[in-house]
Amino acid sequence: MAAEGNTGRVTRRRVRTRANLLRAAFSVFAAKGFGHVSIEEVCEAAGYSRGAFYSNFSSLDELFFALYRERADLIAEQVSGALAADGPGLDVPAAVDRVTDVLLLDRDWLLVKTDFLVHAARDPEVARSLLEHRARLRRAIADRLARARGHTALPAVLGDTDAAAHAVVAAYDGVTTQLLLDRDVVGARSWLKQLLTALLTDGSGTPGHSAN
Amino acid sequence: MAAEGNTGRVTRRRVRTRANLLRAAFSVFAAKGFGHVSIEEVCEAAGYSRGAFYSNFSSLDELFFALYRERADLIAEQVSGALAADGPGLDVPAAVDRVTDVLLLDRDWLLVKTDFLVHAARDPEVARSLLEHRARLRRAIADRLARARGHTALPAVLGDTDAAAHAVVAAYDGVTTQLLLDRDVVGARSWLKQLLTALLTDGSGTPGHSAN
DNA sequence: GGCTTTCGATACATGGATGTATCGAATACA
DNA sequence: TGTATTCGATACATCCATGTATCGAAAGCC
Repeated sequence: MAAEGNTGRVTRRRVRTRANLLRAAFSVFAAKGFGHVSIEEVCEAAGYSRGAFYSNFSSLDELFFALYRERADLIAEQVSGALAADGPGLDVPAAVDRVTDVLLLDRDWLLVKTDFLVHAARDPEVARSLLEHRARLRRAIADRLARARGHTALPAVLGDTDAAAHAVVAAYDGVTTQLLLDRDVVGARSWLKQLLTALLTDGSGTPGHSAN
Repeated sequence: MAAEGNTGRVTRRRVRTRANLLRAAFSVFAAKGFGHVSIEEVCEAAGYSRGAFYSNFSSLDELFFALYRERADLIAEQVSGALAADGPGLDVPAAVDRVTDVLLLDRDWLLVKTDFLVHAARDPEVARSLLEHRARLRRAIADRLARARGHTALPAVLGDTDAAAHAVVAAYDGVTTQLLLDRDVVGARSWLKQLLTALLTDGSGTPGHSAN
């Protein structure tokens, strides 16, 4: 039998192999895409045999889910950190800078994340879980924006802070899509900054952007 | 041998089967996702044997690409139509309405499109082709916006019309992502309209949006 | 350090998908 | 309508991935 249920002894070795499998799987998934990856490939990349895999997971799906969850939580923490970095009065442009840097850091993560999206889009159960995750993120953003309202000139051509948070996420997703294709990280960063600034302040965004 | 090369007789039957295969493949891909689909599944769905497949395509990838191209071109036409619908003076909100309706019409298409994105993200060749397609779309939008500038109050907290077109696409991509998860088409439509309006006019967007 | 439990490697059985080669039937062209 | 050609169905060989069952070795516990 494979995953969770068991309360018996938890070996040190076990957690190491599990971590190794997850790490290796991340690379393989990023490179070839979930759905084009066999269990054996993951095992080979991690330096284990299939026995190790089946001892830790019961299917590729399960591993994929665990993998996503782990990394997503990690990113979420970083974003929260970036949002909380300055005092109660939010400096919008600065926060935008910090968050943007975190979010577009790792192309491999974007690939895996998108794979997961595609997966979730076809499985309501998974979709539900992903939606909750996104909702939590949006709430964090909305809270931050709400606390800043009045302090900074928050204009919002949009309605409330909730809608603004929604817009932030949409902008992020949109920029991600483009970045996946053109691989221009610095372009994507500046472009996302510009977009967010345009959405979250009324006045003047930074000027240029060209290219692809 | 399979695809293109040949200049000999082009049978009527051939184009029919090819079309049938493509149509069936679309459903199967939408339902299970490229990468979780076997050639045989496609054939079965279309009511052909594998012989027919190999006579028309040389690989699943090739079929997938053909499929995407066909549908994407079709959508592009519709969008162009929606953009061109009123006279030289562009009525932004009306155009936004029409385009929005076209773009978020078919969930299956969004699924396949996203699959293709994920595929392109890992294959520079395919990415190139997709980028060109997107660039053409953006150009069409930018042109339309440019012709309207001055006519309507086009504000653009963003820079030029190019940047605005970029923003439109990003908004579309972002909303698509959310729609894939929550399956709320009417919500997505109104939300996209609101976003685009916010981006393309300075003043007042429509109010509400809540939910997930 | 002995003893027990857990982990992971090896071997096996099986199913499914791929690609090719062959052949009959449908279709174009005269 | 007859004939040459193309199309697509069938059959075959092969490969690869999966999942399970078994067993030796590495931890944990005393």
